[in-house]
Amino acid sequence: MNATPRWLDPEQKAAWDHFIRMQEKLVGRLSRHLQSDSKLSAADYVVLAALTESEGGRMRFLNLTRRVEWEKSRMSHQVGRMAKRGLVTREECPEDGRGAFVVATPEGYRAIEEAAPLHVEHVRRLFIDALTQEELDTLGRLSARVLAHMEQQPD
Amino acid sequence: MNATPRWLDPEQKAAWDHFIRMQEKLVGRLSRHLQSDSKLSAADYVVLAALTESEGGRMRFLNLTRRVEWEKSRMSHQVGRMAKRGLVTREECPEDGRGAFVVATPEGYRAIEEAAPLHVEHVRRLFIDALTQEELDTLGRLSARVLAHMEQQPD
DNA sequence: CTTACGTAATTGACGTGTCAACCAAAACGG
DNA sequence: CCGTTTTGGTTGACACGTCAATTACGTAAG
Repeated sequence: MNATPRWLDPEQKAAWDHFIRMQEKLVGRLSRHLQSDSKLSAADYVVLAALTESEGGRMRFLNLTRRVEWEKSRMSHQVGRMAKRGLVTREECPEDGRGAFVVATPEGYRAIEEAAPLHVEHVRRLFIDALTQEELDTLGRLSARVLAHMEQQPD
Repeated sequence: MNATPRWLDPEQKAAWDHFIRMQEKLVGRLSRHLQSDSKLSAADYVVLAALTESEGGRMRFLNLTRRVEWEKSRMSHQVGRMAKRGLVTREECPEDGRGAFVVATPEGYRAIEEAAPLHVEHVRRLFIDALTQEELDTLGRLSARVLAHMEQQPD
């Protein structure tokens, strides 16, 4: 039994609170904008962005999940929903009988090409424009550091 | 028709990508830890934290939603689920017939007091420990700036 | 060959979040 | 007062995410 847990000191707590609230508000607004401006959710956007940046708009299922760092069941459900709406299709993989490809359809391409400009505007308006170029770099660098730290850390 | 949208330049895009990936990975891990270490979800934790930091463990519904910056329907569903599990109760509001109070039950207190130490450890391990005190301050300051920027911004 | 084990991906159940519609009490304007 | 609008809060339908279990194929060992 840990007698007295090591609480965060006031400066740490303040930094954490600001970060968490900012992050939540930002991603919340962005995904609501996406949803109402286009017919894509944030999840749809991420998947289509990954696919369309890839050779032929196709990717192996597992590579896709790693690329966007999702769990495979999440991706499977997502791909299922997107397939139902005609944004992607599943294809079999010749060299591995268990494998699958996920492929962006022409509609998928159309959808993300339509959605991207406005989305980028919102990212710019809500996030990029809040900071100077130098501050933005700093934030990016610190984010990368936290990311690297987490990757060296168990689970 | 916008001829050529203003895309992010490479540095901006890099900063944005790092931030987004970091944030997603961090909150994902933290909420999975909460879920498996305690019997609270991240949402439960946020609500109970707000309530138990407040006089008498009770708050007006709307104040609660503003405090954690959620939409009211989200809060209503959440409170409903938590009430079903005995973590909170709803009470009527005498001075406003439409109003409601949300109150943390003893079990609610017990649950968050049990969950908090481990949760804080994870926050420390995954986030705080990744940065020096000075870097952490910087990140907090930049987050606050983005937050303030968003608050001055339409929707 | 076959048994066993690991890997690729799907499924189902359930908790969670969003949107739009709704309801009831309050506040306001005549 | 009475009708209208605003405010506080709930509801239902549906999209989304997680976990645990499952299917089906690949691979290596005896």
